[in-house]
Amino acid sequence: MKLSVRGEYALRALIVLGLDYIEDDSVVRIQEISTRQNIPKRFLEQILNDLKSAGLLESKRGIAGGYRLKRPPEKISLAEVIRHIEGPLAPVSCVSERFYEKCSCPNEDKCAIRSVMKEVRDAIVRILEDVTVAQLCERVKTLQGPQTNPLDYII
Amino acid sequence: MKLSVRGEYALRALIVLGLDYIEDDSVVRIQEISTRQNIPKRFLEQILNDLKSAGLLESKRGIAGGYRLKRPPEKISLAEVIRHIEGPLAPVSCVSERFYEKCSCPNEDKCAIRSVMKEVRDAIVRILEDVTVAQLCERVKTLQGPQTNPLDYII
DNA sequence: TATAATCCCGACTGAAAGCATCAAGAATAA
DNA sequence: TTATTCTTGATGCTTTCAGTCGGGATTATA
Repeated sequence: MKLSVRGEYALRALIVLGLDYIEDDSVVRIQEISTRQNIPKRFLEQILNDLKSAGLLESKRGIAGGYRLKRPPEKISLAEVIRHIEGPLAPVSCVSERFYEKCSCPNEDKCAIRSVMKEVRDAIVRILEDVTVAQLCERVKTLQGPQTNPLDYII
Repeated sequence: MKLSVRGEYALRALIVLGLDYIEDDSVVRIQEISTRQNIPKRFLEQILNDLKSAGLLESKRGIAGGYRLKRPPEKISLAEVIRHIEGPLAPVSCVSERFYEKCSCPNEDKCAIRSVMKEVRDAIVRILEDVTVAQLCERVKTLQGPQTNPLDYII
């Protein structure tokens, strides 16, 4: 598993939306996420749309528009996010559960490399399946302390 | 961490050389590894050369030439191999120990994403640092049973 | 010493992925 | 009606990946 810039941006955006998540229908504008997290706006558009079609976000158009989480942040695991943005978590797709692809070795069940990679996959999944967006937001708060706006991107 | 075809080939080649490893100076030709593992010969050349300059292999030129492990297979971890072929094991290089690169976030120590990725990195490294080429060869033997030539590539 | 087999080295290529940017359209609050 | 926002699809640039190629250096053997 390798996290691309795209995936990192997705997580950063979800942190903003997670911290902002309230039970009513408040939304956050792309523009705001973009400036707060220093993400190219046009690129972020793509990514948020992607997360939306993955069922993670919902949006509202027009002048009071923006994005919000479709589910509470405790119900979104990093595994789910990354799978949608990056594809398989496994180091090789012949050990991936949902992105399985046959590899070139003659007998997968007897492939030694595969057996090691399966262990690696399981270790990765165990962590990412466990950590939710809500927990990620918690980490942000404890790590960054009680600042005015813990998210502001500072260069 | 994502294992490319190149990395997979490297491991497969090392399995051949590991199984073949004897204390005298017997060597295995590229050609043989290529046909036994069904790896494009010209491509394999590159890879073996790469492993050589990484200090993992040594070679002999000329008509009785070939490659062999420079160290006993128990002393070569998969982590070392993959790091040389693929680069960082970590999912993002700002949590990599030997391929560290600063990322774009303002304060790395307080980055929540980073803290999760560090856990992922540690889990990956823990496994790959532990498994050696010798153990990989063992797995081949136990998985594939006592065949005449457990390595032959069969389509 | 000639030769054939082997490793050695760097350049090259075509396809795909990654990181965006852009233009124009659709919805909506004020 | 208008300004602001999301929506969609196309496009462009750069880097990586997988693999090929030509020609050179080395060496066992006859």
